[in-house]
Amino acid sequence: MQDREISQAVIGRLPRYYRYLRDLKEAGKERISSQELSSIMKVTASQIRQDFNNFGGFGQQGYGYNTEYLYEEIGKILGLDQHHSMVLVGAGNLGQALVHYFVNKQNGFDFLCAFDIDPKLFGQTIGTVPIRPLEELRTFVDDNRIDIVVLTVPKSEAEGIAQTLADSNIRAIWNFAHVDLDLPKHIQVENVHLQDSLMKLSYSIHKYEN
Amino acid sequence: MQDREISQAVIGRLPRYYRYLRDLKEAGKERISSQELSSIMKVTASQIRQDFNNFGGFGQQGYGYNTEYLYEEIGKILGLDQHHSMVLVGAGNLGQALVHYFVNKQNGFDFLCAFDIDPKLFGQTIGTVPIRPLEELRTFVDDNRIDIVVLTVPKSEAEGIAQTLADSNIRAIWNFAHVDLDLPKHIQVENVHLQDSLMKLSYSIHKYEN
DNA sequence: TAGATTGTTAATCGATTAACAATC
DNA sequence: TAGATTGTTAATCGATTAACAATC
Repeated sequence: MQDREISQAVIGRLPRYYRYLRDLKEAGKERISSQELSSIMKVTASQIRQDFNNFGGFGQQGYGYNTEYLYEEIGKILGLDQHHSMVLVGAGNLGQALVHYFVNKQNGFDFLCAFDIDPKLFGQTIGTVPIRPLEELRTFVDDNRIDIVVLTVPKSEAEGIAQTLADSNIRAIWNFAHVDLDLPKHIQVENVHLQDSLMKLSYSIHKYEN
Repeated sequence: MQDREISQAVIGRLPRYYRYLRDLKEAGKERISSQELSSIMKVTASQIRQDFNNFGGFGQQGYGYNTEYLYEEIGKILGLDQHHSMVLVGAGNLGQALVHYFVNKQNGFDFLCAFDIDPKLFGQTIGTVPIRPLEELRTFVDDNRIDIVVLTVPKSEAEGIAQTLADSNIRAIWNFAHVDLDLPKHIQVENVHLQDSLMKLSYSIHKYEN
């Protein structure tokens, strides 16, 4: 349990740090100062030091930060040293793409099964991941200690599936359906609203026209 | 050209307003107060009024906001009354899923063509959208006045394609590749970093464990 | 030791919330 | 007119940036 809640602004920047640190580490860079990272990432050195200090000191005065150590520590903060078992709900185009995207990546995120309502898909696989009837979702989730449910179903079905899972032991839903899910606080929800993203893009194109 | 820049925080909330207003409109709700919208959307009424007032007054004292009018106006702010021509670059699983997702939706976002480096895909289609060789991308973009390039290629190829397009007349890149693209200011970039999103989810699962 | 650079406090900036006068 | 609710100003809160003492 942390002393104080870390702000979403900080959390949102961690994956980007993680990505740059991996590149630097792989490029053989052993240490880096907040100043140098600042000029590479186009953020202030002050922000970098503040961000890292939310989690305790990772650096050393006069030296900077050890690239590999910092990379590993941020990975731990993000929980990337843990294994996560996932299922897909909604084996349409987007769902199948996500499974392919994360399968065989050895990153600790493993799809165990996919679920759909379409009987034509039952028994088929996405890569090596089998597709089963949606009715079996809840039993499967309970029996296999699933951590994350990836939800790629139409808007109209999303809320019902969320309710089915509301009192299960899953820990999070990665929600691609275009609705705000209402779930108990112990189930985390991370939304990926592609339509919203495209609308923001549209805004940025047209913002000087009004 | 607007008087002052609207903050990203405000822009980021517009698509969500838009979605709720559409639902309210379709449910036959003719008018709504900031107070009522506040309780539905779980944001403060004050924020709602401040947000809308960035763009001028859409409401009326003592009455509230006309649902349909407000919906239309937010749509215009987001540029959703305009037509956007798009191409896909990278016809893998994710790219194909995106085309299917937005095709036949009559929302003003139209895919005209897809491009890939894999010769096996040339001549095939995604729905009705043809796949062509990547070499033809630049010519096609110039000849067809493309607004938005949707980039679903591996990290390693993304930067090269961005450079190819840097001095073209496209207006934006919707970037699904896991890199920060470096492009001239007149080309807007909207990133969808799925890995980052999943990492944030992972953090939220584990945040009480340290 | 001297130079470099963090960790951390203080100052600034911007975004959110509260309050209320204007007005439909 | 009286009640309701916006538009807008003021107050608060939080996040970012600047500054610098601590220390490697």
